Amino acid sequence: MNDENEKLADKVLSQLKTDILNGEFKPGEKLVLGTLKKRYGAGGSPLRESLSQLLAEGLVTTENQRGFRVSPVSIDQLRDIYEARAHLESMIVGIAIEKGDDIWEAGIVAAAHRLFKYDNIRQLKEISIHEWEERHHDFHDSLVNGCASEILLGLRKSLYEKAARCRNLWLKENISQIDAFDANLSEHQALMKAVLARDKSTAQSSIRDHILVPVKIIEKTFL
Amino acid sequence: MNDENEKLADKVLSQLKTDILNGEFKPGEKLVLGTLKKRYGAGGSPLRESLSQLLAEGLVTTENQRGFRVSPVSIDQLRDIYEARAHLESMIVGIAIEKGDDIWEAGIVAAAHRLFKYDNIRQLKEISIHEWEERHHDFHDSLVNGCASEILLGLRKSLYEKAARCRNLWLKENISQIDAFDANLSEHQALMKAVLARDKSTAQSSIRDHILVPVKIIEKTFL
DNA sequence: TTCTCCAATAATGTCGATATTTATATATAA
DNA sequence: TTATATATAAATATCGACATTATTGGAGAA
Repeated sequence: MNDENEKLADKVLSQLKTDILNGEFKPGEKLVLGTLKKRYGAGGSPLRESLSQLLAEGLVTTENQRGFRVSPVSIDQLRDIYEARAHLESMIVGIAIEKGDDIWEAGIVAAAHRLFKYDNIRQLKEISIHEWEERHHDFHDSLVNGCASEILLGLRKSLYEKAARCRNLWLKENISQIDAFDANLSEHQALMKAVLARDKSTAQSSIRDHILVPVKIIEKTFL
Repeated sequence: MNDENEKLADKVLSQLKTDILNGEFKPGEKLVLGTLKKRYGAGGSPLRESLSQLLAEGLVTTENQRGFRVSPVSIDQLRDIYEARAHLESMIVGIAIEKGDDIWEAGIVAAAHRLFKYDNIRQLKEISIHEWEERHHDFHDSLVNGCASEILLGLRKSLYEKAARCRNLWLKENISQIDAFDANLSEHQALMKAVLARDKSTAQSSIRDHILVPVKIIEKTFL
């Protein structure tokens, strides 16, 4: 049917999802089927399928026969999402610290090296935010990978995505993100040290604080 | 369109879901669209929607253009699901113990009363397993409700459903469930006591053991 | 046997029919 | 006149039938 081995519905899903995650569609916005058809060049069925999946993931809502809307996010829900993420992530790191093996440790060291290298270069020249984010993301992945649970990592991912959407919505060009950067460098180093030393309680509280930074910024700015 | 104010796809979804959860469709079984059409009296579109949602929930899988199958569950995945559930649930109980208020406590006492009453009656006459399960379920709900996080409760529910499917698959008429019952009565009492006393570590290890009971039984039976 | 090709089966996607909601206009009462 | 209710029209969501495309299984040839 298709050059690449992928359903049309899958392509639509990923596009639609990134569009929602990046805030192209605002929370509460109505997703009119006709409009989406044109935008993604797809018929009703694939669209409906994609929307159903997003529905199950909690990124869109639907009522009766009134079609789909992007899930709204109140400040309370934002707090809930981030709090839940902080709890879950520190729990998973705790499990990783108990179960993690040599290979897990090696992964952390490697990811940290890539991240810190980039952090240092940053101070010299202007660099790609995108590249940094990817390395940052990989670093945090490396910490939790030791938990050896597909299920928990799946839950974590879904919360991460929800949190990312909130962050994009509230922090778009709003905050001087550089400030957050500098704090992060030392935070990340401390975090890695605690994890490798298998110091669970330090690592967990460090994770928790780290994740909740955006919430504090957002609350300071908008309340 | 419809007497009740509900989409056809929603009805199909809930039926299909309970059928999968109850093991009407075995893991790995192919879900042929034509068959499902007849079974649920629905066309392709609503079915496809329902399947997409179940896909996002992880209850079915799909490959390329080969349609849908019920997600298979290996013994390893069963262990993963139950372990994750044990971790998550005891974490949530921990949060509830920290945050829970008077109303939360009252809810626990009430649910416990309903459960224990039924447990006592059980020893006299034969009673409805279904009724007991509902009260049991409500009791555990009451414990976690104090966490005050829709997000965490949502994650918990999705894990509960997955675990329920596993239990139904492996324990169907297999084990003398009565044995499990008797142990449960004292377990539940101890659990309630610890939670109300805000004894976090006792409550958490108690929860953990309680959740992992089926895993132990299953492992003893099948390994 | 092993490979190729063809037919049967089934999944995916497009389209149009139907039903429901939302918007607009009109009428009626205060 | 203003506000509320009703009727009508437009928009749009939902669904099922059909067409298209991919996969599977098997028959026949090398």
